[in-house]
Amino acid sequence: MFHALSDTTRRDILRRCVRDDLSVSRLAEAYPMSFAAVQKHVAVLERAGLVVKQRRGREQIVRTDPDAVGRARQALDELETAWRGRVERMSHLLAQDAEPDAHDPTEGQI
Amino acid sequence: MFHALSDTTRRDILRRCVRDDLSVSRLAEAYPMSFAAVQKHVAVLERAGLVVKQRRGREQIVRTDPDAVGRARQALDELETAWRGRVERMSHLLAQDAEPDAHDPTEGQI
DNA sequence: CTAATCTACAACCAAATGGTTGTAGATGGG
DNA sequence: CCCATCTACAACCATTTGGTTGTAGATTAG
Repeated sequence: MFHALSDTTRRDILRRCVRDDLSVSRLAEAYPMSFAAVQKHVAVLERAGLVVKQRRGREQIVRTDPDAVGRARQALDELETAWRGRVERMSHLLAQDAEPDAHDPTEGQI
Repeated sequence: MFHALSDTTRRDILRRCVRDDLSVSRLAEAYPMSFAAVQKHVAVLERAGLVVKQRRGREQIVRTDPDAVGRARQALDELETAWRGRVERMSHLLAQDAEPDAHDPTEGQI
């Protein structure tokens, strides 16, 4: 999934499809590359579950899956939270070390 | 930056460094690949600003940058929010269409 | 000082990636 | 029915990527 997000064109496709539902050929018009290339990008996004294709006549409409984007976001959210939590714990430990009744043998070490 | 996150090993390195500050060689012990390979992964994370290296004696300590992770998270957060907002607007439009005094010529179309 | 450790970086290689063109299968319009 | 449009997919190519080994520079331990 992060792999799918790692390409500029694919992130842009995602952004466009958030605004409007677009067919693959409509999307392809927006980029300086072949239709087949855009189609491959959409396929990558689809395999990652970030996007869903839905037939409408002879067109294939591309829609972003908000839940999938949400899951990716949440993964990073947890990373960030874990880090903040760690800083919190470290501050706590430092506070403990500073307690007046501490009889830590390493106390004298600057 | 998403590119840096697109590799499993790099995401794992990030997770490990969130828990502890680790030297490059310590990190390398954890993976079935050469030291140089891990070093390259760290370099990629560093170029993406996700991680910072800090000299300690002859070791190089790797620390995650929580702000960078936060920025990536926020980018996805905005994507998700944009999508939810769009659904909101669509619901609103549908509600307007359903208003009793509507004199829409397409009203009779099933 | 010498040896051991940790790091940096270059050169190289196989595989994946992003792009191309070409061909063929559905679908709708006239 | 026939044609134009939209899509899918295969084959191919250049570049990037993730990995290797080897060499060399710092820094600490003895």
